[in-house]
Amino acid sequence: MENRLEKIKKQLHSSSYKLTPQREATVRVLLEHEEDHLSAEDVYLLVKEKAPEIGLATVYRTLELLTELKVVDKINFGDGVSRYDLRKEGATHFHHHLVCIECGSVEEIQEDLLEDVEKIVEERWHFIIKDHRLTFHGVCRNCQKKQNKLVKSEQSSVEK
Amino acid sequence: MENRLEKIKKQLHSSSYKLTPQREATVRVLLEHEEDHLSAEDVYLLVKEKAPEIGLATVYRTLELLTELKVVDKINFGDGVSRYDLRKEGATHFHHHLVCIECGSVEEIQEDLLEDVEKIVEERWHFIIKDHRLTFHGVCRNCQKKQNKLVKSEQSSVEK
DNA sequence: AATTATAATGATAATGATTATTAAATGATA
DNA sequence: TATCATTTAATAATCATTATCATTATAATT
Repeated sequence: MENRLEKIKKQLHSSSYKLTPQREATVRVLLEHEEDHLSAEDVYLLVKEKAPEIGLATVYRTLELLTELKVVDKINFGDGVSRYDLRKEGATHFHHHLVCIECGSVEEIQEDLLEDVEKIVEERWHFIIKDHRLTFHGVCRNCQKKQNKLVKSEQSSVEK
Repeated sequence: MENRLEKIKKQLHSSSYKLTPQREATVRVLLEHEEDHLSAEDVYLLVKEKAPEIGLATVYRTLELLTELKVVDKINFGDGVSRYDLRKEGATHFHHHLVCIECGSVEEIQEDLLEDVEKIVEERWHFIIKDHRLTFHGVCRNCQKKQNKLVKSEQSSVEK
């Protein structure tokens, strides 16, 4: 944790930015919520718990800065808010997402899975890939279970 | 063209919606700009050329309706606007995009390419995939050429 | 054809996320 | 310490999108 913070600090310095207290607080929140997909507002509220004096605009600026430095990735699931995800250590590529259309939950896939596809795209479309975004929309495991139960109870009520 | 309009009309009817003149004008614009990735505003301006009385809200409503019916796909390239793409005839899946980080151009990939990946995801993550979004960010063919030229001219100016 | 119910529209206000502005605070540097 | 650049907080401004609501078009029914 501290380790990763240090690395981010160095990244900032190497682009002549400082790790101010506000920026540090923001990064800490991101580190503590790696699995979540926080919006700027979410981050703001969480940072405020520890550093109540911080302003919303600062959070936006910090997230923008971190995006620029590729410390975080900015994603959009189509719900009108941008969300910010820390890049995993050493990850060269953005991870993928499974968004459930029933309950809205978001799961992450760290595996690349796209190596072959990217090779094809680069060759056939003569496009040099620097990054990608892959999101699957569908039904998560939990909601599948729920639906099964529902179907069964409907059947039994028809049987009456 | 008329053919596809007819099909869309039927799709609307089968969900008990009508193809009003405003909706028809909007669909026509989408059909005439299949390769582009129009924002709601873009569509609005283009529709206005033919049907000047149309309101912006109607365009938004129509695009929302068409999205619901899966006639169009709503996409977001992270520039703060939603864009709307007609689904190709018979396409069950959304097509992919190549977004150039230099010039902003957007190219389309109609091929699926994800069959294998989806199989893996469904099996390993127990997730039922209904749709996906795949965007590659990188450098398009044109911009690669430009960069090559730039590098060469820089070399020659160094040589002086 | 007239009447009523419903759906759709246009104009515009409201909302909500994000960005810009500006004055004050901080920090580094000479 | 004085000076200069960077960063910040507060808040105003912007911009895309959605909600509201009065009006109009369409369809169904008499």
